[in-house]
Amino acid sequence: MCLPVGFTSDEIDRFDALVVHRIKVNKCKSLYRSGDSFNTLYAIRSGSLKTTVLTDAGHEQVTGYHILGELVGFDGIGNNRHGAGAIALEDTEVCALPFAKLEKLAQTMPALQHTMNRMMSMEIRRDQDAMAMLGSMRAEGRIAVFLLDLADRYRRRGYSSTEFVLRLTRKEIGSYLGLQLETVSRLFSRFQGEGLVQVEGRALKLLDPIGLKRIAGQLLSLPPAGLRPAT
Amino acid sequence: MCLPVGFTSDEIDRFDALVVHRIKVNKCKSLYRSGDSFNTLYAIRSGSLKTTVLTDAGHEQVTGYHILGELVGFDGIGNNRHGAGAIALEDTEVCALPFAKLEKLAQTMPALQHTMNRMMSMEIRRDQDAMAMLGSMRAEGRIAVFLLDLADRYRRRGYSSTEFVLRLTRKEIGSYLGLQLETVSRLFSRFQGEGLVQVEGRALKLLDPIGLKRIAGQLLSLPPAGLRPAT
DNA sequence: CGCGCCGTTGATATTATTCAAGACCAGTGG
DNA sequence: CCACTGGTCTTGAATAATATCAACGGCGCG
Repeated sequence: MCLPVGFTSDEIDRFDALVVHRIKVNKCKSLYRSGDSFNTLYAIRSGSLKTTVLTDAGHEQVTGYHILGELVGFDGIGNNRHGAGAIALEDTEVCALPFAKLEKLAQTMPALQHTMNRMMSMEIRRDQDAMAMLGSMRAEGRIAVFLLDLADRYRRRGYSSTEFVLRLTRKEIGSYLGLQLETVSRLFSRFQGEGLVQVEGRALKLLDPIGLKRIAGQLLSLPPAGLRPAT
Repeated sequence: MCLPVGFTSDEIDRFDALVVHRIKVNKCKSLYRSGDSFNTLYAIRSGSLKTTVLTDAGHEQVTGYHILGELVGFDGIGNNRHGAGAIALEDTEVCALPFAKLEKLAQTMPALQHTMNRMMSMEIRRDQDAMAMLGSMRAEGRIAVFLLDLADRYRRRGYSSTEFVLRLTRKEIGSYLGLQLETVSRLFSRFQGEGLVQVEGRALKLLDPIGLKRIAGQLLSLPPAGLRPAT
């Protein structure tokens, strides 16, 4: 099942009838490209995807990293054209959810409509948090946030939150975080030297999540403690 | 009217019935705060707002700048709590759109549901573009993109696209663009020196939009021309 | 007036990028 | 089997971009 809980079995049946396609996307292949006409959302059943946009200068910038259980494609609804492209980071399987049918079905299924609204809202929230992160943190903070975010997402999907394999190259991580690949590499090395993580290529162990949280909570310059709201 | 075109007059009437509140928000006052419970969206009728999130470190980061005709509050739907706060940059008037009623009304009005989906999708698109901008451009490019984006939005609302007044301070612009206020100030001065813009405090004239576009189209380092997709 | 906030500009420090070299690995073809 | 290639990753050194620190002028407002 591609949807969260809270539906009756009848509703689930009607929803399942809509999921006509299962699509396999091989590693490095595009599920869709920036500029493609939009008509379906995709739920990731296995594997992982990155989403990328083309900047004005024709440079590919990673804007998202999506794993099992997550939905991609919301950016296309606005003008029936995908703003970002989605590329498989490993052999990946997705469910295709035809959007027109989804909208129609949602009209007779308030819970589905609400779920769609919620999912888009959460995507907005995530993107805004990412913006705040890019705007306020230095390289080490960005890496720390990135690792903790991954850990949390893996945890929620039932995987280990302290030990996982990155599917992104250093270059892609850098693109995602607004850094050069060398900076990413250096910081992984430094974090390892400080005993925060253990890095072996793309295999990662978080040895000191508390320490990472401390780094993630630092800004360019810390305002006086008295002015900080108690969090 | 707070909505785009494409509705019958009957639909518009039903929609209007839902807009019970007109709210005035004085300059520097909050429309809602990060963490507030969510129940309504707001359409800006006059004035302007900034949206801000609190980072882990308790620092206020500007994530959006919204003018007349735009909607704010979508970030709250996901978990019934606002992720960002909205603060008036000048005396501002908004329509309150109770979200529960909006969702209910949308069930009998497919065009409304589609419009809501589109608006959220466009918000996602904007945020992703902003992320790409923060991740791939240097200070001068960010400023150029910021100015061109403003110009475009004012143009679409029927205002001059070459002459407008910023409602944000240098510090807020810096926060929005991931820069320090001094950097913003310096770049405004430099752009003025290069004849790109005319700056007088917050009053701006774009003298050379083409030149700004050229700057906005530059990256940290340009990839070899042969590898760039033709745009 | 005096105060706080805003904006500008200069000097300096810090950070991250850029350039460069080399190691490692997987795939490919002789 | 082995050399060759292209991609990835690491590390060092030099450089450029931006932040930080500091001083000052202007403006609005109580």
